[in-house]
Amino acid sequence: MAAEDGRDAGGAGDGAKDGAGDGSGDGAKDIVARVLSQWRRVRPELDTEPMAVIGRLTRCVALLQQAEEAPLVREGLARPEFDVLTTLRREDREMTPGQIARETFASGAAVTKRLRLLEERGLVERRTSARDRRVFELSLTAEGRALIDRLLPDQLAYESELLSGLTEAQRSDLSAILSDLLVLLEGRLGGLRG
Amino acid sequence: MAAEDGRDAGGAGDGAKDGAGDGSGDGAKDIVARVLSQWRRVRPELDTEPMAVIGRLTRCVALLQQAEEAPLVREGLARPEFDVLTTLRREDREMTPGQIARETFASGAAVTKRLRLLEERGLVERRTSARDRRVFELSLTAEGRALIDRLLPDQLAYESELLSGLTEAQRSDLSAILSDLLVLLEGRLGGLRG
DNA sequence: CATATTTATTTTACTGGTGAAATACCTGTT
DNA sequence: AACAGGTATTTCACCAGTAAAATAAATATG
Repeated sequence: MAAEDGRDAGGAGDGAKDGAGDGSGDGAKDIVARVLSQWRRVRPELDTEPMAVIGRLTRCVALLQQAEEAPLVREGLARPEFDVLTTLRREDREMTPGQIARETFASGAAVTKRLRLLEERGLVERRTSARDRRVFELSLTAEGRALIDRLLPDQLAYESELLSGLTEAQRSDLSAILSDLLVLLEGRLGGLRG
Repeated sequence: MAAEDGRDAGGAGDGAKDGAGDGSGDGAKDIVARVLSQWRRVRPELDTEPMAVIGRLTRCVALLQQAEEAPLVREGLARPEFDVLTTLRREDREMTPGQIARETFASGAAVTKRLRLLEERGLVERRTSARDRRVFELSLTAEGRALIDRLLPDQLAYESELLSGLTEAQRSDLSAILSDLLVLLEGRLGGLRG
């Protein structure tokens, strides 16, 4: 856990501990099921369906994010820095701070800070661009690249382990539905910003 | 980029912009699909399945969280404060700061700060408990309760709207799978903390 | 019943994010 | 070529969170 997130609950007001009657899952009750049944009791006329979805989404991600960090922090990296490194690795080209910011959905200021850190640690290099002297071209150092290449398989194995309780079919359904949702949200919200 | 959350990418190192071949969704390509195909190009031997799931989860939540806030901020509330209020509302009883912290998955210190704010705004009241003078009993004021009762339907309608692009079947599948995942994660990770 | 331990909450010092302003540079227009 | 406007990045002041220490009260133990 440690450093970290704190990203809060979800749906339309969540947070809970234990299970009680719901209607969407079917095995053991999850935290959100209890929240839903509480609402059903105090405000029975509300349609809480969005909470069943969004609340669970949010809580899953909150839990995953605590968990996911484990292999990272072992290397003294936080998730946002890791994301910068993996972005550079998979794009496989020099990138500017602005591109990194857009790709990682971070603010410019945040990227500036992360880059300072990563440079100090010798994982990333910056080179002033020849044609546009406002921008910097960033690249992984050999060490940065080696770190990611070493860390990524561990990270993936760890994540795979976290999901291993779902069946293959569940994982692929989940991927597919989330992909649709993501496209919808990108369309609706992506437009509002960049 | 501008305003913003900053909640970062997902899977095992994400962040992207545009679509390219994947294998899990089927309609238009989402951001994560592009990330996956980039990895396939530079590290073809990696099994990126966890990223397909976790990356999408994380990104959906990041987008939803930006979006979700809208009705709240209109009332000058941030999500964490809203969560405190909704928790009190749906539990429908006096609660202590510690209980609120556990329910909302926040640290004690964070709750202390939020309560100070909510008290100042006259939305929450604290009463020193008779039997245990270490604790405070918190309750919504009439105003706090009215605010939540007014806000919650808007919030739910707004969230419902965000999900309206999915079919009823997709939403309920999503709920069900996430419920299973949540139970798994709670078991595995919930144990590590409280 | 005194004292050690545990539990509840707040305080403190600090960190990493944010939006807005500052800085530096490019580009298009006249 | 001068300059208005736009874009890239960093700096700034600030805020909300965190972990750990401080405070205070309950409970358990000898």
